[in-house]
Amino acid sequence: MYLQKLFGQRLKDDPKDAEIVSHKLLVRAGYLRQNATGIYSYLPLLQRVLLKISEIVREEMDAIDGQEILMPLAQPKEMWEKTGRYQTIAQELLRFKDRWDKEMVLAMTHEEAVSYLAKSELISYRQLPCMVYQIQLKFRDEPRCRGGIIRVREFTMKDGYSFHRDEKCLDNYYKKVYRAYERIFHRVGLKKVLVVQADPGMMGGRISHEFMLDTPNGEDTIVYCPECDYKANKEVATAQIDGHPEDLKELCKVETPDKKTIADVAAYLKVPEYKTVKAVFYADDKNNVYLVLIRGDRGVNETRLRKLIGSGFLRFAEEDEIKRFGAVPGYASSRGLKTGIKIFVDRTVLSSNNLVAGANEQGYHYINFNWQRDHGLEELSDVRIEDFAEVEENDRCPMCGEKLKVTRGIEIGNIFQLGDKYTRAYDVRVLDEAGKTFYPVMGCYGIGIGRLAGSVVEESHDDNGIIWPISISPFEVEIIALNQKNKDVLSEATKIYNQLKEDGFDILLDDREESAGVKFADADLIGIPIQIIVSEKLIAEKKFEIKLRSNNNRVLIDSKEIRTQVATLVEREYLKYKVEE
RNA sequence: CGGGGAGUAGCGCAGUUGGAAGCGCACUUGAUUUGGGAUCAAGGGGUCAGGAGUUCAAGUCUCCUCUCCCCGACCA
Repeated sequence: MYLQKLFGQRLKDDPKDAEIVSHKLLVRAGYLRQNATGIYSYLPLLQRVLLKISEIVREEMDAIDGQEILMPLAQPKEMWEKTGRYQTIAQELLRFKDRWDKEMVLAMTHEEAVSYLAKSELISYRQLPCMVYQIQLKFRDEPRCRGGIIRVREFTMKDGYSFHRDEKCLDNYYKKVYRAYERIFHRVGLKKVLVVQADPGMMGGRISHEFMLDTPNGEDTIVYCPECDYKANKEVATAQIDGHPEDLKELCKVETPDKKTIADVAAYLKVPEYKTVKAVFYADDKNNVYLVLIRGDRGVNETRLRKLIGSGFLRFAEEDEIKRFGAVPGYASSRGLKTGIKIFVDRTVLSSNNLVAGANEQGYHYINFNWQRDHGLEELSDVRIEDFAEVEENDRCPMCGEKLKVTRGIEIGNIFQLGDKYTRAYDVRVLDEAGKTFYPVMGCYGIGIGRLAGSVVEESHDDNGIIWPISISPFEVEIIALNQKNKDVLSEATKIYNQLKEDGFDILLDDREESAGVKFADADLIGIPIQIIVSEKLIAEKKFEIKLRSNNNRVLIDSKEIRTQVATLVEREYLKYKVEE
């Protein structure tokens, strides 16, 4: 490719709507353009990167017996009604009508479509286990996009789906995919990848892991233990949270006029927030009301709470729902409530003593509230003691008790064990040896291709621009021909360009009549790992200069040696991203 | 959906009290330059987001609408 003709301009200024470095660099270097919120065009440079990533993913999926297929993006709503997700997924699922007024959706994932296929294609246990995958568009109508290519609405995803005789077989295959993912992320050049326990969310199922790039720009919060293997998305993380035990004092009602928030009450009574109890009222999709008690300095992990309650949906309760049980908003606790409300108490409330809690009376709180003694409930049948406090740094690891750390991550891949949720919904029945039917269990496995490209840039760049790992670089080598006015320079550059193309390399030739500085700057910005410089001076000495983008090392190479030297260098670069067998 | 900000040339921006739409970069042509974002000269490029209104006169004032960004809610 000749740079003169490359479709896509480079820009000198950062785009004003870009915040994170990968977004800025991809736009400035001519890889990415925006069409609408979260909707982008990929210019030739980025498309080449995405194709190379896709090819690596394809190789690794094929290596674990995946079979590539392609399923539709536009689907009839009936497909989604079968699994109930037409209703349970709110607005992320884009709905529209076709010309016959038929209701359709743009698929945001393909469990429905693959189950529909499985119903017609899977008949016998002899066909199992099997895995099909695709590299295809998804549309998710995100409430808020961010980070350029990191969080978008329309994106290319590799999604794979496996079918198994039983959970054990699924679990074995799950581990295989896990290892395939590690290989993929190594091959595309990502270094700081953490695998964390995750919430299956709307996908359903029990077990799931997320592959995270560890970066301050990440939008997920990861809790991990430096001493053992514990790593979890904050949404599902648990911890041993230190209490503040002391000798019990006498329960006492005190006046707290107009002090409704934890911060106000704590300040007014001159106690730290961890000496208070927070009461939060939630309601589920069936309008059951829940009182949730937690220590005042802690947040409720709603993902965990949802799971404990067993409802995919949770909202804050309305004021009249709260009052129905005799609670006074702003001054609420369990004491003095009518029966019928379900109560969840976080263990932090039990491990501390002499707390400030609401008195269910306008303008009053208790001091020296101790749950075991003072909960005030006649019967505890509707009370559950659980762990659902949001984990914070320095809480203790649930596995080993050491202090936990917190970091941020970009989710670049995920794997789920789905059980038989979808095969049952689609009535996918398979015959076993005895001729009896069973529902296969499923796994599903995703990797965001574009997000992966963005993540690599996020991790691999410097002040001058992108530094691509050669395994996914749009070109392997860029030839920079300085001073176009000298005919020898361009002809020499073109000659070596043709030779290296013949040798099978992806080459970009900067054939523009620009000054040296412009060319060097653009080359660094675009980020191709190996640069070959051709100039008048070098031609006179019968030399080329090779510069490595990753470390700025420069060497002079004899003209006759250039082909073998480039071959060696390219091979050496690839070695960095090779997976040990 | 709530809060905040923005929309003027391809990109980044200025535009005062309402009085002839500008600057830098990029682009085209010519000349001089050519190892780290050159210089000079001459050019091309505008639905000032859109609509309605006020006014002799609107990029500028009023109202409405749209779009984009950030924080939050939400989310695989």
